[in-house]
Parts: sequence; C-alpha cells; structure tokens
Amino acid sequence: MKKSVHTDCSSAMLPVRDAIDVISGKWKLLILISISSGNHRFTEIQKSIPKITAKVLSNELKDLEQNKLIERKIIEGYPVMIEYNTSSYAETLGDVIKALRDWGINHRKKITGK
Amino acid sequence: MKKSVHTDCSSAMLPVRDAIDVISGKWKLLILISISSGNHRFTEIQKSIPKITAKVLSNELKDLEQNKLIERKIIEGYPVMIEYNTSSYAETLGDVIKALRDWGINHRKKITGK
DNA sequence: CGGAATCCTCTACGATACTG
DNA sequence: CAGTATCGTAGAGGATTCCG
Repeated sequence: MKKSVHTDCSSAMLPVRDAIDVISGKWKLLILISISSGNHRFTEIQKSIPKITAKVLSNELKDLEQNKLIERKIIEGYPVMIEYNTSSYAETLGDVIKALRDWGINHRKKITGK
Repeated sequence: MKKSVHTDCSSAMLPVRDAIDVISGKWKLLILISISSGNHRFTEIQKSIPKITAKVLSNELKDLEQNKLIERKIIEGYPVMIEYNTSSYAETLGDVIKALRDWGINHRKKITGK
C-alpha cells in the first residue's frame, strides 16, 4: 500500500465543509442575527439588513427553514401575518457567530490600523 | 425624529459581515486547515482538498496572502520551490474554525440521525 | 513543479415590477 | 404585508491546455 505524499486532513476539513455548506453566503448568519435580535416579520428583517432584496431574503428564509434553523408561523387574521423565529437548534450556532464577530472586530482593527 | 420600526442590530451584524467577507467561499478555511496540517507545497495542498482545481487554489492563495493569512516563500534551487505557511495572524482564526468544526460535527449527527 | 491562459457554466445575487 | 415573477449580471468555480 502506497503512502500518500500529502498530509491527510480530511477529518478536520469535513465538518468545516459541512458547516460552510449550511451557512454559506453573505446573508444567512445576518438573517439569524436579525431575527434573534427581535425582528420577526419579513419586512422588519428586510429593513434591518442593508441591501438585501425581497427575493434574496425570501430564498434564504426558505433555506434556513429547510435546515431547521428558523420556524415560519402563520398568524391568522386580517391580514394574515407571518412570523419568523429562530429555532432552539439555531442557538447551537451561537459559538460560531460569536467567534466570527470577535474575529471580525479584531480584523477591522487590524486593517483600519485601529 | 422618527423611531424605526425594526430592531437595529447593525452593530451585531457588522463584524460578522466583515469576517464573512474575508473567509467566504468554499475554500479559504479548508486551505488554511490543510496548510496548518502540514501541507506546504502547492501540489500537496491541491491533493489534500478534494475537487479543488489549480486555478481556484491559485486564486485563493493570492487572496489569503493579501489578507496576511498566509505567507509565500520562494526557495531557490533546482527547481525553485514554493512554500506556503500560515501566518501568526491566521492563528487568530482558530476559534472560528473550531466553532465551525464543532457545529459541523453536531449538524451531521443531526441530519444523518447520528 | 507551480502555476497562467483560455473558455465555459452555473448560481448567487441584484433591480424592478407586480400580486393576493 | 409578504412575498412572486422576470430579467439581468458578476463572479465563483470548473475543464482543459499550455508554459518556464
């Protein structure tokens, strides 16, 4: 059996790849932050995130719902209202978001020269 | 002055957005993992990451170098060799990678039913 | 070996308009 | 209000070939 000439790090990469597949893109984490900050209505979320369009938001919300990270609730009435809430599962992303936020703060200091 | 009707969470989103801008895409973190796992040559790195092409790897390496996350070293000789190493600054991404890895492991358990 | 060049595809993302 | 429909674009990513 031939030894490979490079270091095998697939076991380290696989889970990271899994995570990236789910939360990749510019918007998903921002949407989760917005919802967990108190924005639960479609229009609220849209206004809270600069530059996001209705179409993109709509698609991302569907993605997040399929991945069980948010829940979509229909509130009957006139008019019908829709409410989005983060799931308890989304809370497991807390460490990821915190790590990214901390690093982002530090990185901005570094490139702007503090 | 009119109060906005949505919760303002821009201060929470901004750093996350900064971080996403730098490490976004399918490859950058995987490349960093590969290099820090012991792969320092272009071909080694390429072989260690399934499906990545030379062009994509080349572009990503340039990006990472510009963001001071890796260092490119030319080793004179016959033939000339190139060596990539992670910078000390890249180590600050450790928490991000760890958080993503942990979450990815957990997520895979969840969707595959353990 | 470590890429660059070329050409191509695909899709995330965007602008605008419209609807129940 | 909460989207959908349509059209369009840019760039990420891919396949293949070539080069010093």
